[in-house]
Amino acid sequence: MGGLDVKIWFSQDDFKEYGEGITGKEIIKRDFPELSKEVVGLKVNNELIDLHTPIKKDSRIEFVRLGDKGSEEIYRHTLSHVMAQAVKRLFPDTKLGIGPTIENGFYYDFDIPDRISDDDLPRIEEEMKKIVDADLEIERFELPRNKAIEKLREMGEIYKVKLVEDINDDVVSFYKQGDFIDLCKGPHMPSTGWIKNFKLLNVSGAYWRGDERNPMLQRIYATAFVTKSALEEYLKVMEEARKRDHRKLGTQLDLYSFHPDVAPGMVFFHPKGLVVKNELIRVWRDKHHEKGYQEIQTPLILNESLWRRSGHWDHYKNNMYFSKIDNATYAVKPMNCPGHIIIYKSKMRSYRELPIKFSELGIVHRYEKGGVLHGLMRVRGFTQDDAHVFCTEEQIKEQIIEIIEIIDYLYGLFGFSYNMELSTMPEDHMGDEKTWDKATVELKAALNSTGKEYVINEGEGAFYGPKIDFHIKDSIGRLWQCGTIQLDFLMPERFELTYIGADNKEHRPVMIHRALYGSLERFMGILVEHFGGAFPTWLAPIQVKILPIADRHFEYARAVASKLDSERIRVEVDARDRKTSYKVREAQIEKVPYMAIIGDREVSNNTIAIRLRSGKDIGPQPLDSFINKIKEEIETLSLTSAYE
RNA sequence: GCCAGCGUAGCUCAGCUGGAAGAGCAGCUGAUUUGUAAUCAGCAGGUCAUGGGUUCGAAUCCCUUCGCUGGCUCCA
Repeated sequence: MGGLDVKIWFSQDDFKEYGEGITGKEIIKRDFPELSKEVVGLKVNNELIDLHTPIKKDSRIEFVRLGDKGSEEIYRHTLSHVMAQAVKRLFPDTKLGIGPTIENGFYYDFDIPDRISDDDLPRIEEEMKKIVDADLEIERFELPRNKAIEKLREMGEIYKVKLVEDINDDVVSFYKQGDFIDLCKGPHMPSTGWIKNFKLLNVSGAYWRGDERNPMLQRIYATAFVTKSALEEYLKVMEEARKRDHRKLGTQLDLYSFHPDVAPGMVFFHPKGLVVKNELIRVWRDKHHEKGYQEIQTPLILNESLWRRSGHWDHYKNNMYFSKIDNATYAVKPMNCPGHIIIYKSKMRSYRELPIKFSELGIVHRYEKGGVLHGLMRVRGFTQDDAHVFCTEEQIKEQIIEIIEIIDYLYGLFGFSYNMELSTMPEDHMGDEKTWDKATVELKAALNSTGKEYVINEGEGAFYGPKIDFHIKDSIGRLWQCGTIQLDFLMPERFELTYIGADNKEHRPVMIHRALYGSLERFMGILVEHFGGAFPTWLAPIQVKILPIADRHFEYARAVASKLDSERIRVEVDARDRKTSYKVREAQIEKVPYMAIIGDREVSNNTIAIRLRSGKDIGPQPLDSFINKIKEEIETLSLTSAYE
């Protein structure tokens, strides 16, 4: 340790002096031995470090106890080392890749000569437990860059060598526990005995540095939490997500199906699934009508020249489907914008018409790599709730604000909260930076005026303009990207769009591309999982299921059904020869909001006995009063039952 | 596309180290007339994803193709 003293401040007026390079571990050992079982790290001048890292200058420190903010990071990081150590014990020829912490856990990439599978995970977990039980002391040491490279070469850690070569610092740090040594910047726990709450999840392939030209390593994913209850809670949510899987529920509820042999990445909507989709469209149309949108329809297949002019040919060709007809090349549309532009250009436009808002439920096709297709969430053909607003530059801000209002309304219908992200100019882009800056400034102004928080993603915009993305949060806390608003100064330029201004001169309009659900298919998948298949009544494919007890009740049941049907309530009669309890069970599994049981009592009193899918028995209700209640529930797009 | 796992009846799955393709649910037929999460009986249903190979013999072992599932830069 150096001779110079450093002052360590524990609070405003409480400090102690130590030798330079003192570590948290030493401070605790010397002056706070009672904390040695609790503290796992330090916040030094607000930066998280572990107890192994030397402190070289006067600092203000706070102790980070297990369970405090930041401790999870340390916990998981050390576990990734423990996993690496276990894997190296079981597969000695393993070379290490990287092992970062991630949301809810961590992973480590290995180059293992043997192929491992999920079946190997229990063995690895066992080995990890041994390392934890041994409570190995963790040590940190530093080496000059060239020495570090030399050492890693000797160890045969070729990937680590590459990592160090890319690091600019003169000195790099290593961590050691038992006979395991790894290049690492930390932070790490004091020893391996602390980290008991983890579970290995799965094995997968992952390219070195995510580049498909690099060798593929084997990645092991794991989850870990500081407390046992948090780990169990997380595993429960994962289990819940599995149960709600929209692919499973889609088959069970007879909503849609997939037939990859005839149409990979495409959806077949069954009658009940289409009811849901059409309801989504209905509320969407109503809102757009209210906001002055005009719905249009443009062709699915358009000539190559259009796509060249729009820039898709240069920037989006790899995702497009093509077809040759009469010696000309046509492309299946991956986006609707060029079609909308054609309609805009079909006649002269005046400033008095602006903003022009064209909406279209356009069916678009985008080629996606086979491996990424996933139920309704990632498909090759889908319905986009697209719209393009053609307006003047002065109108941009108010138009963006209006779109955010519509989004707020639509997402609210399903009980989603959401957050917003602004993405700026990507590397592959059209147009000059000045135009991009102007567009970005406009979007920021609109976002700021909503008073809501948003995040900025540098370089994530579309090739023709910056954008705002909307992420919704579902009922089990997962985030989904849905809506998007994209500002575009370039397409109007390319297509030489004009309007005649009050000065009788030609001007260039601005285009705003926007989708709110994003993809109707995907949004529906999200809804299925969000509601676990139990749609609110207005969305439910069948809203009332009538369950007559015996044959003699069929006539009355059918009369009730036809009455409900005439009130535009979606109703089904279960006239099968089964016991009532059986019919109730089936309706329950189908998650029909209302069951109407009909027996002798109901027939003679002109009532129906209502049971909710929650299991609640409401008992006999006069038919008219039921109709009034449910109609109101449907018309107000209520998320909850009128009887609960 | 790449890595790993998987593909048996409409659905969920069993089928061991190779030796006659099974169950439950759903469907159909009949009995039963049922009061809030599964009435009983019978019948029917399969080129074991595909093509090839090993073998006296393959759902099972090996290879090909197709498909599905989980992943494929939250950087030491």
